[in-house]
Amino acid sequence: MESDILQNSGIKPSFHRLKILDFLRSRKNHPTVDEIYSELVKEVPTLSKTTVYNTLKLFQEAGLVRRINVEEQETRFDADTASHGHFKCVQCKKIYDFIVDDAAIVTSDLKGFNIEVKKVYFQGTCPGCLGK
Amino acid sequence: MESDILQNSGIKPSFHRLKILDFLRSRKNHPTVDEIYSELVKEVPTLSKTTVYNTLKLFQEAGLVRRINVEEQETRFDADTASHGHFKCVQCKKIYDFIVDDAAIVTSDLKGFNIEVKKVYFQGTCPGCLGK
DNA sequence: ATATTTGCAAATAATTTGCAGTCGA
DNA sequence: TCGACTGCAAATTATTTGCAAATAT
Repeated sequence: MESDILQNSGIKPSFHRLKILDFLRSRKNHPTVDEIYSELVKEVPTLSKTTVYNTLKLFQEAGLVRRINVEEQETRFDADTASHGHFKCVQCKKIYDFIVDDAAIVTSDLKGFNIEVKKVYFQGTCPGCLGK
Repeated sequence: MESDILQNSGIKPSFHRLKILDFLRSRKNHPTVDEIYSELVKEVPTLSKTTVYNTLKLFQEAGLVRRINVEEQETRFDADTASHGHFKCVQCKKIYDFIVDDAAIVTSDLKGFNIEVKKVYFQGTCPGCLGK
């Protein structure tokens, strides 16, 4: 359950936090802060954008969500913290997840480095838009 | 020569543009807009930050430089447009380049996709900071 | 002279911060 | 009650834009 996830991360499962976590986990589309806020405020009118920011920061520090920046200046969030890449279609703007073979990326250049986070962002055109 | 590079990209080699390109090519440290401006303004007092923005945008569109966003909200620029990854040390903040075997990353998940840009960002601790 | 480049200052956008009010154990 | 959670509004930061002045060919 969502509240257990928060408990286990040492985060008090308040109503707003549960809503935000729930939203992130149910949506696959890597929403922006604005999208999260705009959608949830319909259901939870007392929600403020500050709380969305606060909460996402909290989640992020706890490792519950990851920030995605396929394109600069546009920050999105992903509740799937397993390692995977993100592809953004330049036409339809949709973001696709794809599996990345982590091990294959590592090169001898980074011998002796302690790698904690790996981000793989691709951009291009998706099959749907290529057909046009 | 720098001015030829610009000519070949269809960009008029103005004084400021040459200075900015030169700066990017000589520095290996992937400067931010602010760093570029602050450094160059010492040498070229008439330079404005708007011009740095304009010029970088121009260069970027011409494919002369690439934007780097290892960490969200911090945009840096790289005059090396060959495919490579960027590692940012969370301790000393330094950015290291490393070779990436592009081919190894592609997965079956992206069959039918036209991949135009590949970005690989790692974060962690560099050997120097690990020793402390 | 004519088009391009440049620079200021204002506008915009995303995010952070300070602080006061509110809520729950 | 007390401390954590929330929300408003103001502050901050990065970037873009409009337009006029400077510059180059």
